[in-house]
Amino acid sequence: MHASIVGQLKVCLSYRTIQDTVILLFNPLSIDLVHSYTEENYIKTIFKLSANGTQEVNTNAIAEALETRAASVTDMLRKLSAKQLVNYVKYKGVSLTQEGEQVALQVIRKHRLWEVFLLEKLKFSWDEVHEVAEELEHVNSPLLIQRLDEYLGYPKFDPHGDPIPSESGQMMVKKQRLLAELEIAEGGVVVGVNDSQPLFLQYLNKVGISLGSRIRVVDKMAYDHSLEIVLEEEKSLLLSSEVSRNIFLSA
Amino acid sequence: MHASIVGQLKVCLSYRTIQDTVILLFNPLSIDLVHSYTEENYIKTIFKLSANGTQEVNTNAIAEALETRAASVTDMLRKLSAKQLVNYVKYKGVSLTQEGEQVALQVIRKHRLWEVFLLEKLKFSWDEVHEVAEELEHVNSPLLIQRLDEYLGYPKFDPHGDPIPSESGQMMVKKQRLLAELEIAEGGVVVGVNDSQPLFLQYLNKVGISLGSRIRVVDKMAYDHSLEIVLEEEKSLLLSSEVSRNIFLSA
DNA sequence: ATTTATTTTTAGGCTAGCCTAAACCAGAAA
DNA sequence: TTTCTGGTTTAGGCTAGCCTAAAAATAAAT
Ligand SMILES: [Mn+2]
Ligand SMILES: [Mn+2]
Ligand SMILES: [Mn+2]
Ligand SMILES: [Mn+2]
Repeated sequence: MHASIVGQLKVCLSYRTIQDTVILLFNPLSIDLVHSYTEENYIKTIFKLSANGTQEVNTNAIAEALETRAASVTDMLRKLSAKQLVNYVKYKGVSLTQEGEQVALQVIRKHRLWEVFLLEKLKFSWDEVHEVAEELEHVNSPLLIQRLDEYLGYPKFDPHGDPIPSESGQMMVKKQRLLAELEIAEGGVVVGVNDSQPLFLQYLNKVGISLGSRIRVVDKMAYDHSLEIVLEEEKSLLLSSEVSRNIFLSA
Repeated sequence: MHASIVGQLKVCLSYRTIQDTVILLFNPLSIDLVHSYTEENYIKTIFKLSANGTQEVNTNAIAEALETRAASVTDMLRKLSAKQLVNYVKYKGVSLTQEGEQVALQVIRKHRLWEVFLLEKLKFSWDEVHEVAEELEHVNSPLLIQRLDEYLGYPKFDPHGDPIPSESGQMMVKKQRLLAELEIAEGGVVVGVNDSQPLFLQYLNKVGISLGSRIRVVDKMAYDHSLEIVLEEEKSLLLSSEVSRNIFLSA
């Protein structure tokens, strides 16, 4: 009952009542007001895997990212395709439509604003925020997000240095370089991480690296691609290749 | 896969590893760590319909409250019964078990804390908070709720005057009287509402009644049970029976 | 004590989202 | 070109949560 009404409203942006006549105003780029928790997670994953919407994404990659099976992904891709949220050609991979991209950006916006809230207001640490934000990002209330943004002072970045998309779905592109790709004697300030998993962030906590840390490359080990660095011009550290491929420095 | 593991862990409160042996510690009053969105809504509804857990609840009452069908309720009651969350005897009604009551109190705690947050921090009005809290209440993170409680300064009441259960599941019982049951010349301070729906709260906004308002009964109309009252000893109002049955005054 | 009305349960069926196993396709290798 | 192989889709089936319609149990009225 409710579901069918929502279904009908999907393509209806607004309506006016003039005397007895209800006039529905449609938009060619129809905007689904609400998507399921699951749909949102698929769309967000496709967005991230396609390097912010530019590349085609494989079924298996989505399955791995969402810890599900390829067959389940195929099911969902057909559903999202029917809803015009993705461009999907069998066997050829998938990409987001304009509309799908906007949905992704809104979910990411919510996720990152909640992360800021958890860190700034509730004193979570940067390795604790992601898991909870993963749930909060699906709460659907435009007013809530608008007020949250205001309350937080319109932050531009989340606790991991990732840019927060605007209400209209614009996201800043950060100029940054992977630590792993610097040459000896080069350096910079840590402006982001490529992995928000607790274990990685806890590792950074342990060795004393956080957003804003100054890092300079002292040596590169040809054997295992590990890096010798100096942190804040005082502490010398040896970072594995794994680690240096997940730290972004200012360009 | 995941589901079955969660299923097994349900009755497991904690575990210890001693050398190669994993010892599981069980509790007779097994505590389900997590329940579905739907299960939580059923349990909360049963709690409220049973006047805080004391009375038996009918299938049809639950169906009406959740805007679903009696057959669906029966399905869920069998499921909740199997999980030991309710005492259910076919055709005889249902009540919460100790465990079910604790689940209800935790959901209500989350709901009301979020309502305080929305009002106090995000400047929502008291008629806007309920709908959003209805979603937020299902986000599952004990740390989140504990920190939120702390951040809000351990509030005791929500924006509608309802008591907030403690972390351990204790809820204050408020001494209060229905405005509809006062006699002429009696009065008191508004300490709660019996209905949190936007339309009712917006009505109260309009006539100027809020928590803390002083009300004195001037006359009672035998015809339709409407009440003539004086608000703050200055403004005279006529309230319908419907309205006076949804306002609580200090006892 | 019967009959009637109401409430509740059962029977059967639907969709969303997931799974495994088998079939299929496309690009690489022979 | 044909064969192999890894990635993808289809086939068929599962559970949660919902539905309608029919049957059964209880409560109310005669
Ligand atoms: Mn998510
Ligand atoms: Mn983040
Ligand atoms: Mn709810
Ligand atoms: Mn409330």
